[in-house]
Amino acid sequence: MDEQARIMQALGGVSLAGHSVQGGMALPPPHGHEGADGDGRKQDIGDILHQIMTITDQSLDEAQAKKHGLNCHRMKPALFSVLCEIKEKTGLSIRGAQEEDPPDPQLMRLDNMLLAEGVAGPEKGGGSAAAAAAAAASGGASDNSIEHSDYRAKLTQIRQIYHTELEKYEQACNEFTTHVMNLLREQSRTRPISPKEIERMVGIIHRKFSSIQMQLKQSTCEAVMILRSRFLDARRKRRNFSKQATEILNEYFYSHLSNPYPSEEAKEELAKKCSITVSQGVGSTITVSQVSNWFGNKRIRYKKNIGKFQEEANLYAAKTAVTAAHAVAAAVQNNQTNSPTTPNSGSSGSFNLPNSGDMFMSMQNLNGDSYQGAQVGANVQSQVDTLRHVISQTAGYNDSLGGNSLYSPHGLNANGGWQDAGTPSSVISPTEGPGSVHSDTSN
DNA sequence: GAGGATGATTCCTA
DNA sequence: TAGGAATCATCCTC
Repeated sequence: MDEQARIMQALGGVSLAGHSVQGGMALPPPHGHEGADGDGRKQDIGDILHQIMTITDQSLDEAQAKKHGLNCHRMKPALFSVLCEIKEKTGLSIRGAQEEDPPDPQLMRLDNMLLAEGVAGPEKGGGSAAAAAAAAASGGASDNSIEHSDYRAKLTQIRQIYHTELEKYEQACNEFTTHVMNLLREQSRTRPISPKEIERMVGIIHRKFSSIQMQLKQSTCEAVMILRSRFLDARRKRRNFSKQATEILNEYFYSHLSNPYPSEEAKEELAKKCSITVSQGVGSTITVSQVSNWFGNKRIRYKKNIGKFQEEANLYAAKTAVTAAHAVAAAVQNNQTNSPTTPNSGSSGSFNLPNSGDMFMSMQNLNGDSYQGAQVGANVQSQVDTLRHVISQTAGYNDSLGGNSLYSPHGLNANGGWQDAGTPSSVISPTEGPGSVHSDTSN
């Protein structure tokens, strides 16, 4: 029940005839005397009460006029002093409610979390720190710039919404507080309202608004948590590499079977090469750590089940040999049409011969400058011979799939480890040539 | 839906 | 710290 209702109830207990009040409160004797004009005064008070009760049903102008009338009413001072007295008595019962509430632990938790996530507090670093933490939690923080920036962008969006809403709430709170304070000041002309009471009312309003703010903070926290879990899920989610990327990695692997440990540079090159070839959708470039993972998995799985991979190895050997054959044939043709001693070193003739190192990588011209034209010119005959040998081997493999395979696990030693790079396997581990992606220095 | 393939993660070791 | 090994989780094919 509000103040006004209480007061009205209290006034309702006034014994108009005897000026006594229920509950021991006494109405000060009004002007005039008891007796003959008692009915008149009764009528007066009845009028006043009626006007007060119906004032809210009237239009603003009418209410203003009526309020003015009441303020100027001859009974007003008496009524006001009664109200003061009632106030005095009832004030005791509400004093206990004025105690300051201790800070809400839930609110503190939310505030702390928003601060930690970089939503609340200073913008600088917060969000990216959280993103970095999320990235670090799932490993390979440096390779995830796309997801990272995506996360930050989303977090910034949440932050903006949060601050806009917070501002709106604060503005609404201030406006409402001002409005209520004005209203109370206005009302204090007709009923006693102490500054403390206004203060208390302001406190109530602020508490109400802070509970709304808490809901906003809670929603924001939930949004951040969802964003974070999605971010981590997306990073954890496995996606198969494209066929081209797998081919590139496989070709490198089988052409370095004796020592399938690509150096950091080689991994970078492979990652770059795979990412260029790959089209797995937005943000699905292949990273260096993914290349490392791939080689790690491949080595183990190859070692565990060489038989199963034999066919794949042969396939890549044949493929590489055919590519080499085409390249050499083109070079030979080129050599014949141009000067035999000064071959054309145009970019289209980029290749290495089968026994000139990282065959595949050179063929693919990873570095863009692996043309071996001069060597072709000088050694063209011997290379053609070698190639003939390779091609004949390939044909032999095709003719007899079961027994005569190009690839054998020469790279693996008796202990199940990979042989030294110094002992290359027959076809697939030649010495490297310029322009190829360099594998480990031990190779 | 089962089962194999495969990318990622974790733990351990040299 | 890189790599091996085991394992997990998801994708893909049948």
